[in-house]
Amino acid sequence: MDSPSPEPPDALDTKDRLMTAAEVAFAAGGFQRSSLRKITMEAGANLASVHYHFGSKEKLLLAVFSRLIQPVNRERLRQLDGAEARHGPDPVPVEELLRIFLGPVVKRLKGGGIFPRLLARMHQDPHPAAAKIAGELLRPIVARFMGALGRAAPHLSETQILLRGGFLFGAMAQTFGAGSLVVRAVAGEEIPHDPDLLLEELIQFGAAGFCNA
Amino acid sequence: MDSPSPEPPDALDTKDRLMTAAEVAFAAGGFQRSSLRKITMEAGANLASVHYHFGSKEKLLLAVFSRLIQPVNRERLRQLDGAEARHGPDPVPVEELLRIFLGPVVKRLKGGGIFPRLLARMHQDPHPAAAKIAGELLRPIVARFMGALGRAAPHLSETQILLRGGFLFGAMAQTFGAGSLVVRAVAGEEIPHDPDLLLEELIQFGAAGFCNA
DNA sequence: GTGTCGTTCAAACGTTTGTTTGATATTCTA
DNA sequence: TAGAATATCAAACAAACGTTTGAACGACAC
Repeated sequence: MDSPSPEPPDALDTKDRLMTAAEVAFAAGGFQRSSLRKITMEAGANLASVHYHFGSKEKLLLAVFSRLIQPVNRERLRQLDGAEARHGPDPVPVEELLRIFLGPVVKRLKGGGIFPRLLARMHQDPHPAAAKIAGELLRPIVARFMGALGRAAPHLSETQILLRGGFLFGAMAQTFGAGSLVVRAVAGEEIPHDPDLLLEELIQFGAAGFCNA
Repeated sequence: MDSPSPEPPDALDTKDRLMTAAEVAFAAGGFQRSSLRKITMEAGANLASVHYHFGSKEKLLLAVFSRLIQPVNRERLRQLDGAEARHGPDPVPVEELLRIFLGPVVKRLKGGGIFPRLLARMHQDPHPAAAKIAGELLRPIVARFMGALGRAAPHLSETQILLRGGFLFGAMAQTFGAGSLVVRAVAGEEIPHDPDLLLEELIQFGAAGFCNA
């Protein structure tokens, strides 16, 4: 009876379908506009199943976002550790820091992945539950990168580091988010976004903006 | 005697109080999270007064945002006209374009103004009503500046212009918005933001990022 | 005074929301 | 086979929402 999974198989299935449907809904419409009725219907599950498996709508968001952001953050930390070891006492260059921070997210844009959009939504969602969850799960990694950015650009003041770091987050969130509302209003439909090109553009833009005197 | 206002004085007062209260609420919590009950209570008005004066919650948002964005856009256009006349056949430099675009907004940050925050919320609000209103009122001005940016940086492709323009909007929205959720999570409380310093930082960051090869 | 227009008001409307409840299947244990 | 644990289900819950209604109030014209 040493089953590989300690839980009944059906439970995992429903739970997993709920999380996937919730991911799609939250990424598309944010927390508040995604009703549990819509999510459970999309998942082919009963309305009450969310509370049975997760306890509340808020805990569902936590589970969904946590499942997706944690592999990304592990990847970021592993690469940052490697880069810092490689550079020894010298700071890791800004461009490399941006590539490490953004790469694991852009990678998940390929194949139509919607996690980057969910991540952007979490940054800007007006609902306090989303803000709290995003803040808690992103604080450590952001703090780590902010420190590294400060060492990479020692000519900048503490305030400048924080401001420009904020600019970077904004550019990222705008890019992964709802498709740039305003830019799309000008460009007509969607702007073309080959993930690799987008990553390079974002890195070049961010590094040039961040580093200048 | 002939009163300067053709409407009864009390009506304007209530209508105005409603718009002010709505501005505060929408800027703080977005469209959907700002209930008419909260707004009317804050304005000291009856719940039904919104529908009497505006017709619907959506039209209230339109009135509020329109009243605030239109003077900003007029100021932008006037300055852009002046700059283009001054430069003759030469393109207006990117840095100057950014100053013209951002200046009128940053100016309204002084004295605790909350319009910049409302503007940022409109950019990222997941509610389609907000997206529609923001898109319509911003499309002409954004199109005009995008064109000028393209002429100022002829070495960039059309796609690059659109992408980097999106980065700029993102950085702006993040800065004026909810106070940079993530950055604040690192920096503790609020980051210091003298409007003038903020404007200069944003211009320098944006110009350097936008122009690089 | 009479009547009209613009405004305010309390109350209710119908809908949607997250959440809770028992009853009913299903599965594994003893 | 009995029984406990797990999971799903339809149904209802209370609260909050935008919106509508119809009566009341005030001011001004005639």
